[in-house]
Amino acid sequence: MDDWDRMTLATDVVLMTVADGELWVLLHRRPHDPQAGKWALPGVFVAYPESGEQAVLRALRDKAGLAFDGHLERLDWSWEAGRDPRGWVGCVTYLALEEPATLRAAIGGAPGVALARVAVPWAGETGGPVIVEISGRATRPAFSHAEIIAASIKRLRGKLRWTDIGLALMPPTFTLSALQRTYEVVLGEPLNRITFRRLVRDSLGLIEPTGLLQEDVNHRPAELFRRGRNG
Amino acid sequence: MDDWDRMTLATDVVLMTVADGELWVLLHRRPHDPQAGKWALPGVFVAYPESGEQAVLRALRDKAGLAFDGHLERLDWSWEAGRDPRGWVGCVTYLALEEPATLRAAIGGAPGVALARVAVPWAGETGGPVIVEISGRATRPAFSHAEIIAASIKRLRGKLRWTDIGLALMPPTFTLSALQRTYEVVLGEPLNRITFRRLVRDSLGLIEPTGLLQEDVNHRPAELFRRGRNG
DNA sequence: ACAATAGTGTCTATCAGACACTATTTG
DNA sequence: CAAATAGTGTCTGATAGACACTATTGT
Repeated sequence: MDDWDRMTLATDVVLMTVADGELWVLLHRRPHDPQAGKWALPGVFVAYPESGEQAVLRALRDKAGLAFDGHLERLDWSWEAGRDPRGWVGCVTYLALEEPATLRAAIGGAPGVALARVAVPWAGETGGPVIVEISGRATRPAFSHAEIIAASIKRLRGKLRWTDIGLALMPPTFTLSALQRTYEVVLGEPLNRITFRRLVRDSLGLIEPTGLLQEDVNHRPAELFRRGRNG
Repeated sequence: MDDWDRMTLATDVVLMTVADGELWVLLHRRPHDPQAGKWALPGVFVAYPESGEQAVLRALRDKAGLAFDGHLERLDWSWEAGRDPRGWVGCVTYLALEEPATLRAAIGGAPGVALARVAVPWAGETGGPVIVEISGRATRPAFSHAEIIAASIKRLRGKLRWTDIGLALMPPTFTLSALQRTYEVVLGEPLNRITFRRLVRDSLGLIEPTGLLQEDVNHRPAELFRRGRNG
């Protein structure tokens, strides 16, 4: 086997959430070269024999102080000769989703860690560049991380209608209106209220009623739901 | 970089075609250990700085004597500690599609190379095991190659309705009936004739009429089409 | 009573699929 | 003319979306 070339494997994780009608992604400020000082996706090299998922959890812990426990899926991988002068480097990217309250509480005010707002100027699954803002200021993330974030949104939009992936962005209980708002933020377009409710409630087992009602709202309280058997 | 573990990267390619109402996949008989004598997907180790696609073309040339020129896309990637005693090995799989006449002519009667029939006992994109037959005899391919073939069919079925991928299985000119039969073989279910024609002809630019008619058929000859601008 | 949002019954426009028909070739 | 497949006009059933309405809370 020693006569074969060997690759070093790196990971990057796009941890996204939806809050306040916006999409957010977790970035950290790189403390070391290359690209020290720039905002980047958390990532580490994979250390044999750990799995990619384990490497991602390690990255979130080491780079952002986060004990992640939400949705995690492999997004893409690439390797290209000549991109890195240090040799043959491959990169696996992961998409992670978390509910905003948990995420904000977990990162707290940790220095060098931020939730960046992501503006998506394209509709549907067209693809294209995205705008990343930290504290209202447009930022160009390190390496090609902006493209990776864009790819994550494309994947998320593609799976939203056909899978239960959207529930990974919701707190333990939620109203149908809140669920619809989250879907609309991800998709970047308004959805028909009646159709949305029909589809969600007809997907048997996706969500189930808790029997509880919203509280502390100055209008008719909505019914609260939680993830169902198949959600 | 030397303090990081490094991975050897292998490729496997699933080259499929549709002919005689059946799905076929290219296999070769492994001349060396491990698993010498078993039928397997063509594959090689990736030699830096070549790309995965280049490695696949090399595999098809070296293992099957084939100068491949058709549709080629990346299918999946996996690596797992402890699976290979020789160390850290990753494997990228590719899906390749070719029109049957070209493929049969290219491989001719080359020894140790065969087109294996694939029977798919599951409907839609359910997934599950497939049955691989060489010369009418059920065969268990080397390693986990049967699973990789099953994954290819799942991908192919998933993309058939939404992309132009099905055209990669057609000769330069073809009738709408022949195209529909190919779709039906891949999907494993009959399609509505009128709906199929409507969808295909309304996808502007997918296919275009040649103005020619079928010849040497003992019934009304059908119009011949070719891939269009967007096909 | 009014504002605000939740939730629903019913109509309509769209479209995939079914049917029935015509068209064109060989034998 | 019969057989075989190509190709099409029209009806129908399912469903996404629009509209209009009722329901329930706080102020």
